[in-house]
Amino acid sequence: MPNRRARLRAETSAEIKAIALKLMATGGPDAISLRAIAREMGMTANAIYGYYATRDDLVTTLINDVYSDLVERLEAARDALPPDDAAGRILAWAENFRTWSLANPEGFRLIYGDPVPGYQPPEEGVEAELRACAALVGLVAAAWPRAVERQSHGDHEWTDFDPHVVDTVRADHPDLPPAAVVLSLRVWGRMHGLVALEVYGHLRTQTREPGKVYSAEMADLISSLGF
Amino acid sequence: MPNRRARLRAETSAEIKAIALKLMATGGPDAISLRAIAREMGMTANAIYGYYATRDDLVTTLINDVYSDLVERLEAARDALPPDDAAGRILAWAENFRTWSLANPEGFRLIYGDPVPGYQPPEEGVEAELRACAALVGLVAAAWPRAVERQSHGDHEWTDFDPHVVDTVRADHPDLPPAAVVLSLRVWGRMHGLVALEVYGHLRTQTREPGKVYSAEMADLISSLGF
DNA sequence: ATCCAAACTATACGCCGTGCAGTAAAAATA
DNA sequence: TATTTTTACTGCACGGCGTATAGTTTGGAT
Repeated sequence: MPNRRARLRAETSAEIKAIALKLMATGGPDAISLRAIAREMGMTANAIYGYYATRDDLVTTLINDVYSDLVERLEAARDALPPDDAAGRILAWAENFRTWSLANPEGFRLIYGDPVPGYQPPEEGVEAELRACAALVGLVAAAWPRAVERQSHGDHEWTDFDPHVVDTVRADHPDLPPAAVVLSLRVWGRMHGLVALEVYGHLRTQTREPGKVYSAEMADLISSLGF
Repeated sequence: MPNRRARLRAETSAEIKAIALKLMATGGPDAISLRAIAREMGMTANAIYGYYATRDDLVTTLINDVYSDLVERLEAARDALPPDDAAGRILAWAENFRTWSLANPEGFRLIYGDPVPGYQPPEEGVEAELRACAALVGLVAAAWPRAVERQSHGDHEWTDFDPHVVDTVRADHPDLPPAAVVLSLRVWGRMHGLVALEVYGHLRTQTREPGKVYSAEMADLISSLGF
């Protein structure tokens, strides 16, 4: 009856992740140590090696979990608005991205920063990130009919992108030109920039109202898309 | 003759920094360890405590050094163009920011990321960062006559900013409205976003031409300033 | 020549990831 | 049911880390 075994295994694995996330929430990504997790579980650090081959493996799993949490929230915020409200959906995505990041700064650092000393991200990207990018392309695609007139049509080619990305995009949006994918990456970068600076405390010494700066930036983004 | 003492002291201090930077260049910010530095110098780790009270103090010094290096390069790139070429100066700043960041990814992570496990940045900002921001305000100020028409004049007040920033700005640009300072922060964020994503490898799984994406974004930035 | 302070070493404590050997219990097999 | 295999886990060890405390050497001043 391997079911019982498998169940216990899954439970232990989940407990490891849960404790790791709890440690991260209080002490930042650096607090994720196999020894601390084991201590909290009443186990030896080596026991964790039965579930994750290395600490980096555990961190990679955590990144995927946290990233998925973020993406689900953003998708929910998007879906709370009607599909034809392209501008509103982008704004909702943007504002929720910032709100989540400030509420979970440790998660942000885990996902977008150096999660843990010496951590090497996996060669293939994080799955949740691909999901987020695909969603972002969807948002831009909905706005593309208007944005197309405002954006420069530089020399962007499909060969500029990862083949996997190209397949995904063309499956969902057959008529979308490569310039739209470039635009969605730019939108991503635009949201990321100010939020990253804020999370890492670089705006703190400049402005007392980082939220107003971000809102202004996003308003400008929306208007640059033709809304 | 305390001069000799002081000279030796300064030399040792400089050697510590130099070795720390060398270690960082090869192994990333995580490789900056007192023990490794001491090993390289043929000393004990504790000897370093005579020069820097804690490891974080050393890291703070390194951040300032590296940041200054970056700012000097950016200012040089700016000054290579005539003052009336506001758009060109912003573009030069932007492109050199990306070039430097990609050439010194470890430096970028030191400045803008989590430099070292458990590092707490000093309460007062890093001096070089204030310099960079002041320079950015200067660039935006030069473009402001044109940009003013394109930018929304939201409800930005001088009280939204750190008093020190307000003083600096008003000293250099007496007639500049607060909206221009907000704009310069937004410009900073816009440059930071894509570069941070690229340095941390998040664009790698999406596009093969991150430089083209960045250039397109910067072209759009310039045009949004009215050029 | 003597004294002092600065520079440095030695030792130790508690953290970390992880490799290797051993053990107890659960499951599979006979 | 008795035996064997697999799984989960412990114990110990190694080398890494920051850093606190105490002791030692040494250059400069008196």
